[in-house]
Amino acid sequence: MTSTDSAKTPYYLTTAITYPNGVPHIGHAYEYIATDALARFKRLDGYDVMFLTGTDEHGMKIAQAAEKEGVTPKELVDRNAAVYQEAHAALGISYDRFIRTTDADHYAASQAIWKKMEAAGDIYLGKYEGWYSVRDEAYYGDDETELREDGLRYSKVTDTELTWTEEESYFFRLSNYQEKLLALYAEQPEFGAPRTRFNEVISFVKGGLEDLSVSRTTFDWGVPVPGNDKHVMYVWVDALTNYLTGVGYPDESSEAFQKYWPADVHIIGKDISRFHAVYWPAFLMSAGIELPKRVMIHGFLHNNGVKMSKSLGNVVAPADWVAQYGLDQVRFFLLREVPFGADGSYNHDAVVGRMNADLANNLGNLAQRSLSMVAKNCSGVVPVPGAFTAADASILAEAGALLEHARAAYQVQDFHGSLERIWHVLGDTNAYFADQAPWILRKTDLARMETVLYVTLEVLRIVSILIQPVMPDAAAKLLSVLGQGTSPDDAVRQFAAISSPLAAGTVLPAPAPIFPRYEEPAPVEV
RNA sequence: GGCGGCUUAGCUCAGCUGGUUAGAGCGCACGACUCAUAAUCGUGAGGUCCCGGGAUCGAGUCCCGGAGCCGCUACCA
Repeated sequence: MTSTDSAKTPYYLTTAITYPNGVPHIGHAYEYIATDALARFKRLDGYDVMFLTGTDEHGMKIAQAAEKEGVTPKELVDRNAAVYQEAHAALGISYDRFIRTTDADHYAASQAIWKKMEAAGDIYLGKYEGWYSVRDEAYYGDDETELREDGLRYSKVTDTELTWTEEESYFFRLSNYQEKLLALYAEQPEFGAPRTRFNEVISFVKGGLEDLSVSRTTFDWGVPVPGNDKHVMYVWVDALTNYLTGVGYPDESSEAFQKYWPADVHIIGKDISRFHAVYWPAFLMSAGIELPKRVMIHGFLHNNGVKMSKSLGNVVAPADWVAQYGLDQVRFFLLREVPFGADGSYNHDAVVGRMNADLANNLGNLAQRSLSMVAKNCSGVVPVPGAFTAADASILAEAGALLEHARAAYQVQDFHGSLERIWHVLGDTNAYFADQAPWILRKTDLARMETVLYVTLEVLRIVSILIQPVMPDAAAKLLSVLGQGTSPDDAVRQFAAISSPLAAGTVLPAPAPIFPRYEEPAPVEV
């Protein structure tokens, strides 16, 4: 992990940057945690990982909110960015940089890519026209407006009167990129995922592309357009460019840029797939910059099947969940319960079910029952195994195959699939343990008992190493009670160590339960 | 309106190029065991595979039609 980084394969991944105009909810946590698990997985697998996350701080809404509060936009975003940084910390997100689009280097990067696109002939000055609400200071698309009986047009969203307005704006020649984008999608079918979402993107592009308005003059809280200070860049040029800023752009010869760009994967929500899978590659093509390898689109989490919304009051704050269930439990639940890419649903019973059935029972109890037998019957030392029987070899083979399966799963961000397979093996191991009945062998065949316990511990060792990305703290505790190092950086905890079997004679500390069952709090008397 | 997806056990879902008694997890019932976090193991109950046609020796798995749910997109002059 020190000076050998140059020999490692780089891996660059990002979350979307969050617009910090509210408080973090479980949906934000979901994206951060998934991306974090992938980052940790790659580090453990020997990659030189760059993990970028952050906040998208420009735009009219921020400017308006600041004005309403009587603070400067910068003061507002300083405060709100801190809230998101705290959320990252509370969720154990192991990012390498938390980028803010108000960072100085981001202005330089945004203006640099703008100039590249301009030099390519893809930026021109035109007029942006549309239905504008003076009160909202916003344009609305045709589908967001309605003509009423008084002959005036209103916003269906905010119920304000609209006027047809023309404003000077710079445009990006997105219309020139339809064929190039379709060629990209055809040549690189893994560029967007999951397939159903990617197909929607492709279908959108096939429907024809119009040039994109990329500047505004109605507010000034943004990155100034080079050479025309009346304009600030409009949201997406600025926001998307964060992925370049994070690795040193515009200095394309910098070590970071050379090493990490193009990004291996952008993890995003389904609401912004178009911006990442259409506009972003078009911008990069225009600027002559390599394209990211993949855009992974995740779904939304619903509260008991109902969309989260402030008005319904069913928004879950990540901190509340962490306080109630524990961080590792929340991380595990989110990644195990819903296939990444699909929408998912959560409720208290579902979380408790995972906590108790998967964590406390299948994994925690397996560790506890085997480790306490070792403590009581093997002097607390990993026993020497005898020759393996077919049953031993079978379960060891299952565990031994988990790493390759996990690699394939994480390659396509199938966290759910990896965890499912791991727990399937744990299920088989519980059956193996019951079938071998070491508590009977204790009285009849000590050597055989030792072999069974060794095999069980070996499965637990492999599983513990593999679940580190999802549950860093709990996995660390498990590895400690298995005598496997003391720090996340220890060689025995890396994926490379999976193929080196548990060493007999390893002294084990006294076992202690690691995954507590969730017990409902006693009802409060009123 | 156009395009696409989904509809399989109480719940959440697997079922690739069609082939003997349709699967998993959870839940439920019964039994076993006692090493272990009232954990674990075994057995079982439970399904018109949305509906209706069709081609096939044979379809949950293909074709046509329909219903419901969902997504993307267009239009609403």
